[in-house]
Amino acid sequence: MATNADIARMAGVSPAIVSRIVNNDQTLRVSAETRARVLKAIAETDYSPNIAARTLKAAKSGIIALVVHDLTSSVYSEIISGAYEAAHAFGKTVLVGEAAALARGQSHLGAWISGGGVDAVILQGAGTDTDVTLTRAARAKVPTVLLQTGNPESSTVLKLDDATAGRVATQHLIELGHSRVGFLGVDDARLFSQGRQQGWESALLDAGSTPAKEWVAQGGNSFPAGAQGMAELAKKAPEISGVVVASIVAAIGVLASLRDLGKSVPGDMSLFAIQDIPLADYLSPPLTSIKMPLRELGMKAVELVCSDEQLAPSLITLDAAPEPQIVIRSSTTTLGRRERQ
Amino acid sequence: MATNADIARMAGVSPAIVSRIVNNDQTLRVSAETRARVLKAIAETDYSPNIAARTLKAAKSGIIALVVHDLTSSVYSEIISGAYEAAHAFGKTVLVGEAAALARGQSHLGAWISGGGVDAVILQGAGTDTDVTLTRAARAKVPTVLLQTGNPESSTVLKLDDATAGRVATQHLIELGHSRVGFLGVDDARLFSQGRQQGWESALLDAGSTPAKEWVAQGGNSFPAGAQGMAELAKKAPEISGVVVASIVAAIGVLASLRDLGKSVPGDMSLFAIQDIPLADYLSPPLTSIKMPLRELGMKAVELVCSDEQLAPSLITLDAAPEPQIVIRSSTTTLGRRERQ
DNA sequence: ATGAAAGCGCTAACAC
DNA sequence: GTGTTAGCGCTTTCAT
Repeated sequence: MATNADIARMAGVSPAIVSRIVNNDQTLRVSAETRARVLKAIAETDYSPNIAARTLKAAKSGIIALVVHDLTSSVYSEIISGAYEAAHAFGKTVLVGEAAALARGQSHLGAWISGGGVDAVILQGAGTDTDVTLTRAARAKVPTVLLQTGNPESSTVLKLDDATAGRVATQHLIELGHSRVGFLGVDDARLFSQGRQQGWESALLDAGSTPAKEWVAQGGNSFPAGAQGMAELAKKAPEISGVVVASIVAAIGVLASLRDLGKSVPGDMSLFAIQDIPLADYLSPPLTSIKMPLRELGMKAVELVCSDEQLAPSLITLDAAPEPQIVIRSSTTTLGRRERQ
Repeated sequence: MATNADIARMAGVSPAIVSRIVNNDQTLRVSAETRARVLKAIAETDYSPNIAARTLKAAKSGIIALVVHDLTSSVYSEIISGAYEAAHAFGKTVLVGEAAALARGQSHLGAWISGGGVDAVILQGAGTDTDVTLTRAARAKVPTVLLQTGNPESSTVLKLDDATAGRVATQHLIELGHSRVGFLGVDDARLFSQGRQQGWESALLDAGSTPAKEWVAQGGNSFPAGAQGMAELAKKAPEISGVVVASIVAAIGVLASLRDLGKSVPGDMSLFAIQDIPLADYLSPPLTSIKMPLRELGMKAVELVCSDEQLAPSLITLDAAPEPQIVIRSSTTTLGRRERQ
């Protein structure tokens, strides 16, 4: 690999000139020929500056680590895509790493974070101990933001307006005539699920309905967990005619579960999923859902870690702009007169 | 951030000692007290070596870039997971980057690759021009492997045993009594789809059936593309009673398409998807599919780029071990007597 | 058993 | 217009 010094030698100039040409230094005054000679040498050798040397010198790598638990979920891809876009505007790059690898102490990624190899860390929270470990490690070194779930006492946590989403979803079912609406959450440790549950609760209260304790069950963030949660809910709350599911991944399991129980959707049960993904359109039936501003979440996270302000432990809720948007498909319907009374 | 020199000063030793202790240099002979003093200073300051300096010195970063086009697809997560595992064994870390960002020339990720910031590149091919650009750029600098699709004349391409998968899938349908089996591919540029199509063809020929040209359509690697491809296929080949779909993502679109056409699966059409993902179990009906060794693909790719041997342009097919494994769910069934003649 | 010194490749401040 | 120099933090060879 050619180095700066190589180019300098080839072009018969000093390394400083090369560096300043490569970096487009506007204050540099060189003769056109000199510049041409340097450019020619660069082209000939396919030179590009050594990034490690640059990082060492600048004490900045230009890398933002986005650490996720589960690359599988299509939910994250939107967050990631938003993060990419914002990072590009800041002249930085997002690299995605796996939480499990990081948590294993020996991981190289960990060394990268603590060794100044990344300028910031965005961590997709999962409500596990791993989060805590990672956050503690990362926070000490670089600006760190947790997404959607985490402890705002100790970290900067960025979340969506989950309460609004839960409320809007529930209201939609209420407007369709459902007064007994269940809620299937993700897990007590998940901040976002709690917010959505609060929204569900307030919507029911506002409508004059009393949310019963039995109308709530906690699943997980996976297909089987959703299926199991729904089975539980159907058993302990047979009276509900609609359900708001806090995770679209779980909702797919719910669909299968209801099919197994011999209940038709939306005939016997209206199903409303929070988060919208392209797949929702292709399920049977296609799922009514609410579109959350995930891209914006990813963008905002990058903006936060790139801002010069100190990141204090806090809970930041993303403005609901664009407003959470309901996508009505076929998994929700009006409650027939027969059942209404 | 504490540096090596800081620790040395604190412990009253030279930087060399610190370095050798940090790196567990077995040949180092120091008194127990000295070592203890150093360790204490390290603990107190939470010191960890600057990764950029280390990379600069060693001319190795320990990073393998895995560049994907579409993080959404659950297919890749298995590949990624396999890559992580293998990388760990080599003492390296995998970081996932987005192809689009790389292709934009200005991308920082590109600078990282050309600037020696990554030791190797694994690129998930998509059969697009972007592949070519990226491969050309990366190949010149670091060991590079393309996954599943690419030009073996110019790159090292690693693929699955697609022909076997296509054959086995088709044979399964044939054994169920289907003699007229269609094939829905991804796209002519995709190597893996071609392989699967060859397998389909050979299975039909072996069974004494003649694969008609009309039995083949090309969709894409997305839900809508799969739906459209199926619609096309149903129109031009109404006689087929089963179809092998080269992409499970497309197969989800196929399911929706058949529903729209009023055809029941598997009653009117048996559907076999290549690639198995957890979601397949939760679709309606659950999809019969074939499990490909994706983890192994990711692992093998890492092994290739980490091996010292020069990577020559070539096409490497992953041994079908573990054998592609059929997962029979509900989207395939025997061809009823009525239709059989 | 420990230290001194050089150099990885780059850039910024200052000199000519 | 262009060159010199120093130093980012680390490792490694050679001295002592």
